Amino acid sequence: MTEIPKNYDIKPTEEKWTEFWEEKKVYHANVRPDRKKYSIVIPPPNVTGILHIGHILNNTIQDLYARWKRMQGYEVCWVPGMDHAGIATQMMVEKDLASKGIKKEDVGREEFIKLAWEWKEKHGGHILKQLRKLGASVDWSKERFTMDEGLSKAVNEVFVDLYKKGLIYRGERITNWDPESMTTVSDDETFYKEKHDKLYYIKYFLKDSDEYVTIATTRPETMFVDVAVAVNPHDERYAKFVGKTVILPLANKEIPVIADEYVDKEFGTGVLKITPAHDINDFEVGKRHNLPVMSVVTKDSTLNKYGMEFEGLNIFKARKQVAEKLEQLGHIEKVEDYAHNVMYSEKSKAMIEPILSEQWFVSMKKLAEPAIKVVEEGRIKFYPEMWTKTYYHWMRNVRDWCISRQLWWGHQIPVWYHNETGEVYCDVKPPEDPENWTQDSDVLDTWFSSWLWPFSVFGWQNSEKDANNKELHYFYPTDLLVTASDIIYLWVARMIIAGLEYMKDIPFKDVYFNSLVRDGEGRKMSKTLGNSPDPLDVMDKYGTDALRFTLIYLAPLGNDVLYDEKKTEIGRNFVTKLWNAGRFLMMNYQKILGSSEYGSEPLDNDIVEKWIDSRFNSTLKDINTNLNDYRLNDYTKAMYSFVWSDFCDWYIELLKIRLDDNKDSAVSIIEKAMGIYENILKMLHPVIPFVTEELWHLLKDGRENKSISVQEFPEIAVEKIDPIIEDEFQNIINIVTSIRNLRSENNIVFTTKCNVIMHTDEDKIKFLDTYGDLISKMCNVDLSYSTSHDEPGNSISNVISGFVIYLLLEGVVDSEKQKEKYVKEIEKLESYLKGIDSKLTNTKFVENAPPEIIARERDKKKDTEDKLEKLRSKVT
RNA sequence: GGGCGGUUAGCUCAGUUGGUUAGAGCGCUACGUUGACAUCGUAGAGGUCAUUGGUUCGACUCCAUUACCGCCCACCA
Repeated sequence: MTEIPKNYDIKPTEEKWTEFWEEKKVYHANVRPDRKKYSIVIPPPNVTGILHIGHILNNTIQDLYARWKRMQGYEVCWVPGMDHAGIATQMMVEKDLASKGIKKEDVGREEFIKLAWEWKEKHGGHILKQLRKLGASVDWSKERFTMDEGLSKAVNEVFVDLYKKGLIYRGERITNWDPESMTTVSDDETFYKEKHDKLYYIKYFLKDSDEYVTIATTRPETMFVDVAVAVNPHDERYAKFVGKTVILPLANKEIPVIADEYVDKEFGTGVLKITPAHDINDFEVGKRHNLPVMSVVTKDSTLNKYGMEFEGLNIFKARKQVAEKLEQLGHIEKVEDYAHNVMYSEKSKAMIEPILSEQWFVSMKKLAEPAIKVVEEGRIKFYPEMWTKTYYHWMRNVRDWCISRQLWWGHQIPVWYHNETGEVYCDVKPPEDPENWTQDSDVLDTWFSSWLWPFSVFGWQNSEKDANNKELHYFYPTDLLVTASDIIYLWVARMIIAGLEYMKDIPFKDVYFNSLVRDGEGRKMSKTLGNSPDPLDVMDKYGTDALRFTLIYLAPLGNDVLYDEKKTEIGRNFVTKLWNAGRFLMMNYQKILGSSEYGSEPLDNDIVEKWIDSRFNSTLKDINTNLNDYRLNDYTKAMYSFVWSDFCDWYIELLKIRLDDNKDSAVSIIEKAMGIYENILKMLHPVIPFVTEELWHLLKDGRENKSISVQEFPEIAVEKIDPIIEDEFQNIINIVTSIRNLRSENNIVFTTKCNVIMHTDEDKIKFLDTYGDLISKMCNVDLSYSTSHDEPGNSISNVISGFVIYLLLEGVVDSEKQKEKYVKEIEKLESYLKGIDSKLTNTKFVENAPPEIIARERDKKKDTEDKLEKLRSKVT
């Protein structure tokens, strides 16, 4: 039989099992109609991504459930994969090219996409290799990529279908134009920074009148294409002007005065110029009032012909000159310094110019309705539940989704325009005479492929073939989605919509929003801050299990996790403890089997075994509840405290004594212990797979080709949960602790044997008859007891419920110090008793409180009075 | 500005339908290598549960208020 080595050699062990699991295809999932399935799709990480602590937490949670369910006999399918990450990938390739002094336009679109694929093959997907190291029990044969042929087909099918249903349309929209790199950029590629500008107060005169309104603007150069002046409908100052017309200075154009809620009465003058082409909010206002849209700023940030004499000028020059001209004409009321937030491009650091462009949109309102309903009805559950509020808030105010991106890397929009007629053609198949058509140059938002992920990964095709797709129908809908709450809009909501629209069923049953991992100071982990420890380093240093355990232990449902590397010690120490407990059991097991002095007589009616059975089963009950409720940290905490406190501190410590005292039953005792230990390994396997697999193999010969991950999860024996036994055992614990406390207070080391006398009542004598021996061995004392109340001389004592414990001392006892201790204790108990009495004498309490609460108070009162009486006798 | 959370021991956090002498880990103090574990053991110190009010026989727990902190969304002419 193998021995358990002194130290757990982490790295080679983890590598060994990673390889074993893959080689033996332990985690391959098949369609097995005879079994219940459990499926999870991974939130596809960016192909450009590298593993950070957040991923570790996210994937550990998924793995935990995959392993737990697998051990419960489910056919578990966990699908891995990656996202093509349009912007991020394109930027990587552009960067590569830039380092050689090449622009993407130089190589052309087709070649660029080829380079992107090459980049993906060469550098992409590190993150999945890293997930292997984490022990993620995914089915690698099912790995998917959002730009795979099948998934791309799904994207096209959905686009065309929505287009034909009229749910995809083309429209104008303000986009962020980066005049430096001459592209539009998404909101995520921008940042806001404070900029100091001038705020110009400009008079707009009413038509045929000396009356005027003053508008405040930072951008007078755009005023040529103002289409209205707006005031708040509740603003009495301007009510009389609404519906009238003002003359736009310089352009000399008539524009209406309109009323719109958007206008803030308090800001500036309370009058706003509406320039739909150059401001997103103005655009919305313009749409509400059916106002025309005209642009004056071009893509290279100069004014066009609407700028009249200022045509061709850069916006900053134009701003200055327009202001001067207005001043000359007497239109400027005043100019103020003004600091405001301005949007910049992450990429080029240039100021963003909002410009109008043609984009593709998904009309969301109608699609959102059923998606709201499935959450309202509880068919999809969110954990923690509070995120439903965020979900409803967004879904009930859902805006149309702009899905076109001005990029090359991604799914190119399946729309072609006729070169002569401009006719629009949209289909999954390109037009038959391609030379006459030009395909839309935009690609789709990356999320347009991700929202199909829960069914596209199983080969969904939007065709009759789906009816025969057994895998799709077996594994869909999935059971659990684990993701971060910040993509509840971007991803979760949209998957629900797509699932309902295309599978006619929800995409997942439970959604778990994992905690955000922050650093020790509560800051978000980020590359730029450099505060994110590399998980691979941590895994090397402490072990993968240690990191997994620690993160789950620290991550309560719904709160952020403050993590720093040092905290990984929690997990590492726990793994070490588990290892050593196993080692101790094995050493004894081998000793017992190898010697004839031990027998295998069954041991019956043993309180220690009854107690550990009770604790074991109640722990098992708790962790099942915790896991069902997604209270993962409670699961690890329950295991931690059971293993460390109950199993190691008490059960194993007692085992040492019991094996000596019951040599005839030693085999039965040690086998019982090993059985519980083996169950502990199974219960911990979902969170710490490597060390439990290793120990499980070391525990018994003949397991070479098996894995603990497909063993049965322990079943609860509820009838073994016994509160009376636990109470009785607690008495032993209390007595032992109290004796240790007396030793400790008087600096008597454990190796010094001493004498203890206990006094108790008639009814507790039997208890001491039974356990006195055990207690004395645990405390290294000679124990005697009686029902006497005479205080032995030269002793110190503790009073606990039902017992007075005297520790006899050799030398002189410091009676003053003793008294002090008792007086303090008496004071504490008296105030406690006062609290109880005030309740019990309160007639309202006695009338209203439930009887069991009153009974409990009376018990506490009696117990406290009893203790007090004994203590008082010592100080008088 | 809108929405959603949080505030419990020096630190990080539990405390699940209101009834415990409010718990854990780390840190701290004292002692200790007794047959697995110093990545350990034993014992101990440490909290008016952010504020103010309310509901209740009873509030860390429910309601309201204030203060501070955080997240998401929108970004103001």
